[in-house]
Amino acid sequence: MKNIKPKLIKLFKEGYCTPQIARIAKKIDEPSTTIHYNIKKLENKGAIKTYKAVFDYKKIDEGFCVFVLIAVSPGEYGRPESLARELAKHKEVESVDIITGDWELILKVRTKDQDEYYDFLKNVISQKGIAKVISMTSLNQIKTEFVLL
Amino acid sequence: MKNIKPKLIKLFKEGYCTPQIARIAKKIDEPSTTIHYNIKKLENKGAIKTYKAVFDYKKIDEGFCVFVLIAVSPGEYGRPESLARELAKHKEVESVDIITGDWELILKVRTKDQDEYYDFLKNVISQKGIAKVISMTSLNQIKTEFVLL
DNA sequence: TTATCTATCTGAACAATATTCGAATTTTAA
DNA sequence: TTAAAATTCGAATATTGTTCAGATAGATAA
Repeated sequence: MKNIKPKLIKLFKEGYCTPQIARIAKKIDEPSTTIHYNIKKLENKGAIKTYKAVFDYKKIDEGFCVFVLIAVSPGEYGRPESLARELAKHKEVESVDIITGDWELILKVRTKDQDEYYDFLKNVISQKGIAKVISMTSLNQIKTEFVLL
Repeated sequence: MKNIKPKLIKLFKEGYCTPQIARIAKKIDEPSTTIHYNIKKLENKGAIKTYKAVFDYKKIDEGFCVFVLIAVSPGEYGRPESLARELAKHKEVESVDIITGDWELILKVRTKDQDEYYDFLKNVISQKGIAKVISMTSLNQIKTEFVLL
C-alpha cells in the first residue's frame, strides 16, 4: 500500500486542480475557447490565486475547528503583521486576519481533536508577543469556503 | 462583449474545477491511474466536497471582509441552527459556524466595500432572533482557505 | 461620423489529459 | 493458509485543454 491519501490531501489543500472548461462551456452555452480566453484573463490579472479542493474535514481527521482571537502585547502593538505571517505558516491554520476592535488577530485553526489543538496552542500560540487568547470552538460548521456542508 | 467574468466567478466559488491527475502523478512519481483510483476513492467516501477557485478578493470586488459575532435571542437560545442555515444562503457569506462561548454564531462575510456591508447588515442580520452583533473588520488578510496571500 | 487600434470571440487542428478496463499484486480477515 | 477484497498499473480509448488565425465588437481619437 502506497498511502497516497495524505499526499493528495496536502496537495489539494492549496492547489493541483484546474477549471473544467468543457463543463462550464455547456453550462453557460458559450464556445469552450471563449471560456478558455476569459479564464486565462482572470488568471493573468491575478484575480484567481489557485484552484483547490474543499474537504469534509471530519473525514480527513481535521474535524476540530477553532476560531482564535489574539491580543498582541503592548510592545508589539501596531505591528501584528510579522506575528500573523509566522502563525500563517502552520499547516493547521486555515486563515489569519488582522482585525479591528479589542483583538488584533483572528485565526481559523483545524486539528484532529481537542488534544491536538491543545498541542497547537502550547507550541504555536504561546509565543512572546501574545498577550491574550480566546478560543471559540466550532460546534457545527454550516458553511465553509463558500461551500455548504 | 459577453461579460463572462461574473458567471465564471459564481461557478468557481463552489465548483467547476477538477484535479490535475497528470501533474500530481509527476509530482509524487506514481502512475496516473493509481492517482486516479485514489482520488475517486476520496470523492466516493465524501471526503472531498468539491474543487473550486480561491480568488484575490480585492480583484473581484469583494475586498471588504468582516467576521461577525452573533448572539441569539433568549427565545431561540439553543436553536441557532435554523438561523445559521438561513444566513448561509447569502452569497456574501463565506462561512457560518455555531460556536462555544459568549456568542452563538460566527460568520465570515465578503462584500465590495463598507457600504455594501452595511446593506448586508440591514437586510440580513437585522432579523428576529438576533440579540446582539459585533463586527470585526479585517484590515489585512494574511491567509485564506489555506492559501497565503 | 469615420478611421484606427485594441480587446474579445470563435472554429478548426492539434496536444495533452482523464477514464476505462483487465490483469497482476498486495492486503485483510477468517 | 486460503479466499475475498482492495489496490496498483499498463494499454487503449474517450474526453478535454490549448494554440492559432481570422472574424467581430468595442473603444479612441481625429
